[in-house]
Amino acid sequence: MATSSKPALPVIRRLPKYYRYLVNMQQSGKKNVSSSELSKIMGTTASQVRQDFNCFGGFGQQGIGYKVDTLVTEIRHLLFGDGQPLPTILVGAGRLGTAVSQFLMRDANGYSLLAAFDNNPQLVGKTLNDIPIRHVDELRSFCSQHHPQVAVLCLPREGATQLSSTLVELGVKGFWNFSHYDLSVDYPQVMVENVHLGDSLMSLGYHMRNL
Amino acid sequence: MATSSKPALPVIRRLPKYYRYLVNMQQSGKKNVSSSELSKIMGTTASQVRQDFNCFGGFGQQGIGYKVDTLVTEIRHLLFGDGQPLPTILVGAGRLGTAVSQFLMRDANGYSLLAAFDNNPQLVGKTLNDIPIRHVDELRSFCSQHHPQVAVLCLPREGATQLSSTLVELGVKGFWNFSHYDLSVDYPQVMVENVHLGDSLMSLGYHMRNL
DNA sequence: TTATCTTTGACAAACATTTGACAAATATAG
DNA sequence: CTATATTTGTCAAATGTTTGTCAAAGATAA
Repeated sequence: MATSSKPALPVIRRLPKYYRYLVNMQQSGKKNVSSSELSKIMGTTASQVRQDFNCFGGFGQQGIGYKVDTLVTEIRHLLFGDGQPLPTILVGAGRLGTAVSQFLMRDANGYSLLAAFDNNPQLVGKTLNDIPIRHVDELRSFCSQHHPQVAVLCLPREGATQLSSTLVELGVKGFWNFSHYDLSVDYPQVMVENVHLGDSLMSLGYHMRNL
Repeated sequence: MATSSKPALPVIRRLPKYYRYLVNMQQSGKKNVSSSELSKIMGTTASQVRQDFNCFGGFGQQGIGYKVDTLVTEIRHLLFGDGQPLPTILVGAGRLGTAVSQFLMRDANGYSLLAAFDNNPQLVGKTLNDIPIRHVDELRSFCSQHHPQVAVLCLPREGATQLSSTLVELGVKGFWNFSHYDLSVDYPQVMVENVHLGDSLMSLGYHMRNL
């Protein structure tokens, strides 16, 4: 019955994984799921599943388990809010940017890609899955007009630091950063998610060589 | 003085980040660094830095700090072993595969990309930064001959499960998996690093909407 | 040399997370 | 209707991680 203390970070990091599995279940027509069943798929304990769901108010039923639909709805609401997609821009339309934009448009929920920017004249004018690639010089005027809330950074390290300050000034509230460095912004209300492919790869290397 | 109990997972996950910053310092000519200095850059406490380094045997000097060179060498050895790069193949040479292969070759240490595979006839025969793209049918014979240890999976979810079993049989010991599902292999000596861009993006969304 | 400053390594205390246990609630079978 | 099976929500115990503290070691300055 809705214990409602704000959830710990580890819980939040598990939400997307719950969500993925629950959507699968929903698609395959499964109606109910018990904590122990979910725990087996997730590779954790039933206790943890119950405790996690309780952070958001327990929507389970004793004797039955959890309704898959309810869980999906609740977690989706936590992750994507009211369903209004966050207006997003991509900066850097090279190979990585291209792949990421495709991912954003085809596989991700909750974001709408408005435009892409690059400083390479060869790319400017082309399109990326129907999104036009503009020159970075247009960034200021575009943002003033369209107020994107999220910026995806797929550009070399050098440009990124300065650019991020500019974007914060222009109202960007979240960064998905693929540049090879730790972006950190001093403004408290701005969120940064640094994606370090290299770190992930190094971890793999460590584990392969030390086990 | 080498306390040597095997390091906890959180410590290992921090190693790549230490490594990045330390290599930067090395390149800019910095010789020594104290735990408090590092902690500021890393966004943690000096205590944690000291404790982390002590997991591998403390190579610091009281009154001075740590030698940057020593740290880089030690951590590099932990992450990359003796420096022998791990022979690696890429399966799936679409946009994501292209971007990842570029990353592997340009920005990552410790891996050497031997070949790429795809089942799209339009891609087979082309090259990816000098690496030829072969048809997946050639996978078995190629692996029998070249014994890759790591497979990077950049293909749709459907193919990945079955493929991974095949690859394990063929001697692959580590997977860097970009398919949108959790690859888990039942063989205990095989490591899997699942990269979920979606999870990272969902976390960003959660934090943006709940703060 | 001596006093002072910096900094590590070690340990314990504080804090966070995960797990196990069980009462209460619902369903199911007899 | 009663007894038995499940299964949640909650709490406390167990485990894991981070932080603060301090003696000892080396550096630096007088």
